[in-house]
Amino acid sequence: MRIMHPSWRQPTPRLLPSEPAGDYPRRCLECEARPLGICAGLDAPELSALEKLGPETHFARKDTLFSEDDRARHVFNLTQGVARLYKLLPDGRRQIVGFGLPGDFLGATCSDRYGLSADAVTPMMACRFSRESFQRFVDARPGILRRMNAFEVRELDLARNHMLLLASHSAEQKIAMFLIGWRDRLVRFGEVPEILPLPMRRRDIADFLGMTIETVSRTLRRLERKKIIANVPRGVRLLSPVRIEDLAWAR
Amino acid sequence: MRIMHPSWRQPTPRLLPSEPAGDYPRRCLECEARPLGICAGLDAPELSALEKLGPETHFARKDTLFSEDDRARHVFNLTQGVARLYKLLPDGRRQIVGFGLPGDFLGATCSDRYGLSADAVTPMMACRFSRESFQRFVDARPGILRRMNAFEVRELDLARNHMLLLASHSAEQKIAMFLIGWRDRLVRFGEVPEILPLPMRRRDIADFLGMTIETVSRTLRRLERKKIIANVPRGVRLLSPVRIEDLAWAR
DNA sequence: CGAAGGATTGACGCTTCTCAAATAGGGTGG
DNA sequence: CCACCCTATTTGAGAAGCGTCAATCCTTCG
Repeated sequence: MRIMHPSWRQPTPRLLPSEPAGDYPRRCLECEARPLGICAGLDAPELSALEKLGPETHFARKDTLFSEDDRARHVFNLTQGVARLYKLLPDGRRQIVGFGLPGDFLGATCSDRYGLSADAVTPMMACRFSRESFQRFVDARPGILRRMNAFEVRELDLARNHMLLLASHSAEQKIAMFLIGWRDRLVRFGEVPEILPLPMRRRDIADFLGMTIETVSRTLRRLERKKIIANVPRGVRLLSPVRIEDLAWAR
Repeated sequence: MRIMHPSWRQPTPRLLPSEPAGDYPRRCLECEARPLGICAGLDAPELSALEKLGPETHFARKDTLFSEDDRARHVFNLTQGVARLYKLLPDGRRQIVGFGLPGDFLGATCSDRYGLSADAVTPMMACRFSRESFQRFVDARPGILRRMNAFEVRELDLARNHMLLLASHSAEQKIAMFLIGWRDRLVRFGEVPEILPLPMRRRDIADFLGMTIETVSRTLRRLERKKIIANVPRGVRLLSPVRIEDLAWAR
């Protein structure tokens, strides 16, 4: 297991960055997130053009990348850490519509304003580009446009799968689907960890699954009593992946 | 009001097609859905190239456009009628993830298989293109790729707004958000109708909102008793749009 | 006109939300 | 290194809303 743990600092790409706050010149060729992101197909000259487009920026926990309805000035390429994508409702509720991981492209919008808000769940690194200059960069290279298209379609599929989760009627099924889905996303960053890291808080999980923190807590406890999972400080140990998948898909 | 009603057959673009079953040669220049679709930016020569790519096909109520996990051989441009996009769960439940309207582009996928199923809610017309030939057409014209990108981002926003709905805890709020959202989508097809057409069945609404048909029925009834809406055969009359929006957004 | 499917209505039980309190954990400063 | 505070999490008891099952009514189409 490589993802959670002190050894979080070695794996590729990192869920937790090691650099302190500030902007950094980037070396795209060495970027651990590149194979997972929209930059994967670019050649060396294109990468060095991209490097000049904007800095790689450090975000501390809770730092805001952008807010819903703000003018959309930048787009972001997440390289390290975990982001939270959410919408706020007038009644004060917050619906988390997804978590961003290294390789994810954030800030795309079809109007001139952001359609959602994003902030940092963990310390984070992201390449920040001004929207216009990134637009110019892309316009000159249809290849990256195709790749962005594929990314949007994948995001759309993730979003629709999350609808299935939100429409589930049992709390156990929601938690099970969440754990499975989260594990499957993390698999891309290394082998399947025996302990599944959950860097987000209970509040985040609740706002993601459309339930209360109390029910999240009780449900995780119930699964533990059933010996399906074991709760550990910042994650869960999946004792019986088979039974979790049964819960997630069966009625 | 132009959308629902016998006069459904005149408006542009049509929610209900008048042609009988079969394939038709297309005249993109006269297409009522074109301004709303990805073809909007194309010039006359490009349109006539597109016309040669595949026929405009008629679909009867309940006809399948494509099914989840099938090989993705075609993409579709919906020109008339309403489609249902859904995923089936192992337990037999069906989650409707969206409704397709004229101008919508259906069948995009990032793998070689469809990520969801689509069939016709009403009689429908759609341009059907083979995936490869459409791919070639697009590759030669980066403009349409940009437009497709914008469409995907808009779909993503729709999907995320639907997450807000699904995570709502009250049935009244779900129904209210659904009616508002559906009305706002139909506004693009003409002026705001005084009667909001609901061409889909109660079962469809229930599967879209993540509730049971009984609760859908009861909730619509309750809103009627509160004089906020009036139920009519295949739609609802919005008696107090203001109070519906209050329900949709306030707690 | 009749049958079949869709929609409505009713009664009841269960799950989750709500409110409230206790406990654990993380970070700071002495 | 420890004590303290603030926040996150867990746990409990009670209530309300929605799902379930079942019966009736309505619509549509042959």
